Amino acid sequence: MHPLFTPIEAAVGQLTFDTKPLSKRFKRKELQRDEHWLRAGETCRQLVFIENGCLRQYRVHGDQELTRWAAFAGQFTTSILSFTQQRPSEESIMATKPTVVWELDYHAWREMRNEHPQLQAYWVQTLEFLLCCYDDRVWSLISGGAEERYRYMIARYPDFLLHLPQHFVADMLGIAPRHLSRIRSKMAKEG
Amino acid sequence: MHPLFTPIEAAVGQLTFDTKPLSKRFKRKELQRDEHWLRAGETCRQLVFIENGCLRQYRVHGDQELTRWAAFAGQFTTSILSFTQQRPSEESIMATKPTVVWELDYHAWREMRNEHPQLQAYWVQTLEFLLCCYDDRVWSLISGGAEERYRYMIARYPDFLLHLPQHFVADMLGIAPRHLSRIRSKMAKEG
DNA sequence: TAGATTTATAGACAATTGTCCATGGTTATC
DNA sequence: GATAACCATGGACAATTGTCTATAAATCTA
Repeated sequence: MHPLFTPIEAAVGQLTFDTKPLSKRFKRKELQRDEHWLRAGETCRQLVFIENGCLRQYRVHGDQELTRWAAFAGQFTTSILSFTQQRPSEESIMATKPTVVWELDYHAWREMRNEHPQLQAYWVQTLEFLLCCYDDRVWSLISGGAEERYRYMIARYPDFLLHLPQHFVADMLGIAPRHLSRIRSKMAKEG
Repeated sequence: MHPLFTPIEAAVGQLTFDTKPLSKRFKRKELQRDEHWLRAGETCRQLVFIENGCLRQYRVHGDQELTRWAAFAGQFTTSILSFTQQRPSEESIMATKPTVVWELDYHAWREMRNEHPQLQAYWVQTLEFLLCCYDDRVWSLISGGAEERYRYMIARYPDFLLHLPQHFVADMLGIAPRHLSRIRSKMAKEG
């Protein structure tokens, strides 16, 4: 559901101006499994819509990788800081499997929004929605123990557990893979 | 710094239309110590600018209160979900000391943004900035141990430690007050 | 200023979570 | 289909963190 945007198609359906110029701005790109879409240090120039596959966002922390989020088919994603501020990214984004994406350039997006208040309003709506998602995630992270956070994630983002290796999910919960395994087996025993 | 918005004055300075109509929409309100500005269950109808004092945001979790954030003089704040979606709030907002605020109504704010693209652009900029702050906080919460998170908070949000009781800070870090005390004394010994 | 309330610290112990490692199963690659 | 790489589980033990409790300091209220 969340990461990062609900499909723009939903909004495009409501737009009353000609949306073809917008559609034309998207450029198709194919990524192989484990291929980077963005590397830490680069500035993220595009917003990206995932037609197919999965993009995973991670940072290097100490001597290991830490996955923070993943986006699936039908969703938009980007490096939010790097894209919105046009500054070098601290995180990398990589395909977890063969993936097809459509890229929308930062400046094109800005221009389109300036020309069409409806698009700008859509962007506001999207950003507000995203803020709510983040807010919720912060509450979840500070309020309960690991098992509670895991139950929350199952309920809210079932895709993660269906489509990603568990150690990525453990990262997103802020726990070690060993511990997620422990929680799962405990929950399995309890029914 | 963050919560929730950088002062609108910075933006107002850049606006080329007459800003008096905007200023007039703000309504002054005084709050006593421990007085609620918003109660869980109510829908948050306003954005609020803090002239003086401090507003603290908390939720009831199980049998106890959990503080998630606080905003100080010179900052805007609101219940982000309740305000942007105009739905009942799950959190409460309370003054930690005598506080003076200026309220801006949801509908007035919407109208003003529709009339003035500059204001809408400012709102986009603010929302994007907030997203970056949240993003950063999520990284911090999932990546390190409690001591690392505490060091991060000292560096990034020193106001919290200067102006709030420590058990509120412990909540924001997702740890028990006992543990924050432990971390502090360890750091004091190490210099 | 005195008394009451809130807050920070700390000891003792329990619960949670991390690290290291071995095992067996699964998946990718040729 | 064989081999290698990756992945999930779980035991053993250590480190971190939570709970309970007491005490003293700080702050509020009258």
